[in-house]
Amino acid sequence: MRYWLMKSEPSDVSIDDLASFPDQTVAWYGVRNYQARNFMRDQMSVGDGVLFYHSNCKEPGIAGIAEVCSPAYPDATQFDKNSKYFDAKATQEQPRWMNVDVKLVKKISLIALDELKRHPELEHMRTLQRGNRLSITPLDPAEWKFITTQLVNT
DNA sequence: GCCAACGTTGGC
DNA sequence: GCCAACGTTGGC
Repeated sequence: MRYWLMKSEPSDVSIDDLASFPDQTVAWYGVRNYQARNFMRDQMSVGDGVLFYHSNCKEPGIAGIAEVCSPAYPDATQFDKNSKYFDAKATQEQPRWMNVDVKLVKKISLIALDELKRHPELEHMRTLQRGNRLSITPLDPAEWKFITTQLVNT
């Protein structure tokens, strides 16, 4: 079992959007970075823990706990000419982009980026490193444990 | 809206 | 296969 931090722009899909979806589940579409794709394709398993992170917004931070609930499969938006994620180089036979489905476990009161930065236990977290832009990053089990047991207030 | 950091593209 | 130019990310 692995642990992940996954960024979503709340103007696109917020934690409340996720809560309102059927089965409180969303396809993690739109990832167009090979490293992030490879995490989903090669390393994620059903049941992995996910921190749902709000990025590029007024209050960046961890907004909820979720879990991986499907294996990776081709991202439908790469084939959709009307989508901003359309990729002309992708074919049904040879898709370029994959995604998993992610299911809400619980919404939490936001753990702000500022607060994450305050804890020495989290100083090595990938997302907090200078210049990091990856939208999906692995978490150490210790980081997951610290956040979910010490920082979460539901 | 700015801009630093980083990934991708494409000419050579 | 190098690397300059360009595009994107995401905090501020």
